[in-house]
Amino acid sequence: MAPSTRARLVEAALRLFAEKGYGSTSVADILKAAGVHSGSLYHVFPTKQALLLAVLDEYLEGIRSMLLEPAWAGVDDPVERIFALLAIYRHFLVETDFLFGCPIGSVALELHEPDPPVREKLAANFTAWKKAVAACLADAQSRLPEHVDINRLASFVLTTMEGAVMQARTYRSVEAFDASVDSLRDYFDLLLATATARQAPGAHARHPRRVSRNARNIQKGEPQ
Amino acid sequence: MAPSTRARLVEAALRLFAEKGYGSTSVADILKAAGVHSGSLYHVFPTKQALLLAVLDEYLEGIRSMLLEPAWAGVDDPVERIFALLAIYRHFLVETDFLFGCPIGSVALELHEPDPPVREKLAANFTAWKKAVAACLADAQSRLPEHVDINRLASFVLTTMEGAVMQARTYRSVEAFDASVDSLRDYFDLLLATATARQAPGAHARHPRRVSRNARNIQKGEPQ
DNA sequence: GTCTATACCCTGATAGAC
DNA sequence: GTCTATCAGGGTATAGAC
Repeated sequence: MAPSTRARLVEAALRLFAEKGYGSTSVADILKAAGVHSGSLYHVFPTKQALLLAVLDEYLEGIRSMLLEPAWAGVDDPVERIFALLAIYRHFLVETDFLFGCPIGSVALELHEPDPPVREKLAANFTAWKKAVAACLADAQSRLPEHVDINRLASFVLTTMEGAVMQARTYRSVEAFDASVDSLRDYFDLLLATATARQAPGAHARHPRRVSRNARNIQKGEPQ
Repeated sequence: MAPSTRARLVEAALRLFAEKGYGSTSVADILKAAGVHSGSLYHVFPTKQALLLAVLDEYLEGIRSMLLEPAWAGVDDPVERIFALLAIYRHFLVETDFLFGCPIGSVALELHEPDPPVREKLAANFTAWKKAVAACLADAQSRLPEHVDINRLASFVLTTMEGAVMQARTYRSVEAFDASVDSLRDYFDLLLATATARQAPGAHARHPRRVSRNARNIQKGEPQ
């Protein structure tokens, strides 16, 4: 079955908004990419912003099938799943020569008026992302120190991803991205070691030589 | 001496770009805010982008006097200086009802074409910011574990700031900002404790109950 | 160097035939 | 539902008198 006009528009807009941002993408760009004419677009969506809202819904709906499942294929350890998720963004950046980062983040920083409907959908996307990370942390809770607040840490993981993507795009280089993710990994190593020390109080919690560098390896493979 | 036309334009553009972003600020907006007429602007700057470049130079030039010195007034400890710097951004966000975040970051995510001159100046601003943080880390080096890479960690601090600002602006709330900065603080606490454990190998490196919550307090005060 | 007036283009959005 | 043609408005940038 051929995709509907609406589906073609959302798909094209999704790609263009991610690549060029919302403001820098003109309706004409979308029409051309979707092979649709102006009248048809405005038959389906009353305004350009309504199309953005549909795109943000599409992102939210596809977070599992388009993002999490590809990232987590073959990765079972919950902590490694977090770094596999970050590795997907690295893959996107490298693959697109730093054109494509996080579409939600790009649009988020374009918002300058309150603009409640758009902001709410952006927030919903961030929240769903963090919830997925928080679920991983919950799975690993027994290996983490008691004081760790899972939601707070999930926020920090999202912060790391968005900040790392921003630097990668600005420098057109993965160096700062890797530096950030490596630092987050170091933090996780310390947390895991701290919890181990607590469980086995006889052992000193020296800084562990980390062994799991697989976030770096995963990104070489295709995200399906 | 009255400010020159050029200075008034740069000042107005600096504020407007920070508040509304580059693309969403029209030349007409700048002219009105600066009390300058079109002909005068284009007598000084050939294009709007040239004005942006001047604004980015102004930021880079003012990083010490406008950002670091206010943030660090009365703060001598190098680690606390890092958190005082983050607290300034929190202050900006709260003070402007989440309108104003990091002007460099906002413009950075607006870039979608390679656009080398702008990108280079954004990168220079990021690099200068990280260099200031790295200098703090160098001052604290004796208290940090040997394995810590100062530049990598400085990148991570910038990542944390930018990601935290993005979330704060999206949610229009400091909650996720605070969660990220608190997590970074936790990481620093662990690093400092790890280094202490190394220096005094008899002591267990338990997770320390952190005492320094002053990043939260500093932001209440005026940044001068 | 500063002003007014305006050129020229691209934007989002619409009208109305088919 | 889809097409062509087009509108009204705001965008950057310019021309040219003073």
